[in-house]
Amino acid sequence: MGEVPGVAKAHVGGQLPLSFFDRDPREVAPDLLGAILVSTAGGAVAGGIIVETEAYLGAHDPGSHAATHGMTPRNAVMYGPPGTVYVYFTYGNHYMLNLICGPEGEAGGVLIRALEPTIGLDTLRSRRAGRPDRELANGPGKLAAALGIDLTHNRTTLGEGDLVVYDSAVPSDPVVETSGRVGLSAGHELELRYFVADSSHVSRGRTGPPRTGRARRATHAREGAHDETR
DNA sequence: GACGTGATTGTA
DNA sequence: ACAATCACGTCC
Repeated sequence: MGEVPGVAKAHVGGQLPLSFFDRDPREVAPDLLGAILVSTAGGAVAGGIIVETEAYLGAHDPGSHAATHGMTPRNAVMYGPPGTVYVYFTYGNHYMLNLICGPEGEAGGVLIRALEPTIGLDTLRSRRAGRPDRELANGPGKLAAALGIDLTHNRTTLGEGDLVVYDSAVPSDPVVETSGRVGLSAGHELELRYFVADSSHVSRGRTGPPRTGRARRATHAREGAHDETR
């Protein structure tokens, strides 16, 4: 469905069954690396290869939205059936895409953190105008923006709405590296982040911010260009 | 390195 | 009702 002329989809295999997600998030998260996430939001096909994920568990995971306080209106979706899409809004700006894992009634999910863009590049580029290709989706907020994901996708099911995850047609056997999860005040010490070791499309390496290496050489050579106030 | 931005949540 | 928090991105 939704063929896109000119787009190489040769690497896309079959759709992952929902049973794929009926496991512990710590198993699903690394297994998703190399799979292909496709969005048809807004009527345009866009997607790429998943290169970075994080696992979130239930009540005993201090970094999870399901931690300690039980079910709330927001996190109730985390207790839903495997393959459910959980999108939430944070920092006043950003949407985060998660895929719910484990049996219904048990909270757990995987945050999709970064993508290597391969499908609908023109769409991805227009949604992330001005950024180089490696920064189209190298972070969870950027990824959601690039794929046109928002709260309308929350509580939908993979394969039934705008979002689908496909297996890779080519046997990709990426070298998986782990690290602590990013951006958490609690639970960041748990090594539940998984990423493709040699990918240049991840949000960061094992330590430290992205090695895009451009912030570093921002010498203030161009002082005179005073700008509109800010 | 510092802010914006607004929903969600626990607390008063 | 209120204030803290936040699974981030951008520009300085």
